Amino acid sequence: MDEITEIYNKLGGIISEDDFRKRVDEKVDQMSGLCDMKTAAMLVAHDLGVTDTVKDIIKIKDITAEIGNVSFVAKVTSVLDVREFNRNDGTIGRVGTVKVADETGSIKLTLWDDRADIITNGSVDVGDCLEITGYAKEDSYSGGTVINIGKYGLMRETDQNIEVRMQSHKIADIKDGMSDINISGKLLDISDVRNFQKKDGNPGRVMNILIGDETGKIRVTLWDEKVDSTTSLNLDDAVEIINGYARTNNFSQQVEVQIGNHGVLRKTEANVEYKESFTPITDIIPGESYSIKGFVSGLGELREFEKDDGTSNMVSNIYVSDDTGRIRVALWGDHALLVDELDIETPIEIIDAYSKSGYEDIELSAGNRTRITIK
DNA sequence: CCCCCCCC
Repeated sequence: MDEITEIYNKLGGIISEDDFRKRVDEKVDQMSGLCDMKTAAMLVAHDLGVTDTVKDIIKIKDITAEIGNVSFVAKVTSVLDVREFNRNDGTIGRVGTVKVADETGSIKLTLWDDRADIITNGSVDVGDCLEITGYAKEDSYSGGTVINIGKYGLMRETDQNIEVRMQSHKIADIKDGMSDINISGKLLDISDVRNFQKKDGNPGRVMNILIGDETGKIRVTLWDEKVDSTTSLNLDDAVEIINGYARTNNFSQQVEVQIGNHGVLRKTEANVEYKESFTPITDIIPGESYSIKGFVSGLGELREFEKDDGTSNMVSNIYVSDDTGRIRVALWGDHALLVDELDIETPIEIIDAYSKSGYEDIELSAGNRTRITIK
């Protein structure tokens, strides 16, 4: 049985095979020979509303630049922005990139001109499963294979769910500049939402979460509507991040994961381990973030003061001791009120406090990123 | 693209 009959057989007899073959020939003509019979047959099947002819036609790992026209089914793993460029003939071209994957691997799709509209109008999203027909060619940039989706390409949503083998990262391996970051971790902290004005004058929203896995913890920044994905989450939930990107924070010089337009944060069933690691007090040096575990060994007064910007704030000082030493801890903002609940000898854990050379000696600052638990 | 780590 030839390939065309094979595709015809999937149509369930909605038209005759002769009619089908006639339409296939027409399709080849329409495309001025830009697609072969098999691709034309699949396109005709698509036109007839039968979309599963492309199922299993090829797996991503088998796609090479020599193959030319390909049809396959894959899941969107990342959506990158659209760029404009000037063609030699003076017209403006557009090019967008979408990454997709199946259970065998992942590949980049290059969408040309009108085909890039699905990116700009937001109709393609991470997690969408698509039937894709395009033209495989060598990616001159990376040396890998890329699928060009031009005038005759197809990208159609399908109900099939594709299992994807996605690369998952460990927190300790996240480096500045990385993209397509997927991590699972435990939700350790959730900040307030901050409103701000963007450079273009529009209002923006931003917030942070902290997640940890068995290799470490990392601050995550959520932008604009991604802020809303935290509303259904609770501390200690196992969460996953899909398609984040990493940037060094100018202030802290720490690498953070950003979740922008095309990133996802959601609950996961994955098993995640996180264990806080505590530093012996004697090992603390200035300029780092630390967690300590010990007991209260001194209590100061609660004070209110006015900051340089005129707003008022509270601070109290306590001392914490462990087997190795004793340190002063300044409790800022709401943490300051804790001083009234504490007694000498109260067991205490202070997570993520910042060390600096203080008034007397090295001290810790417990600010809005610090968590304090009393046993 | 945002915000921090401020007191005596």
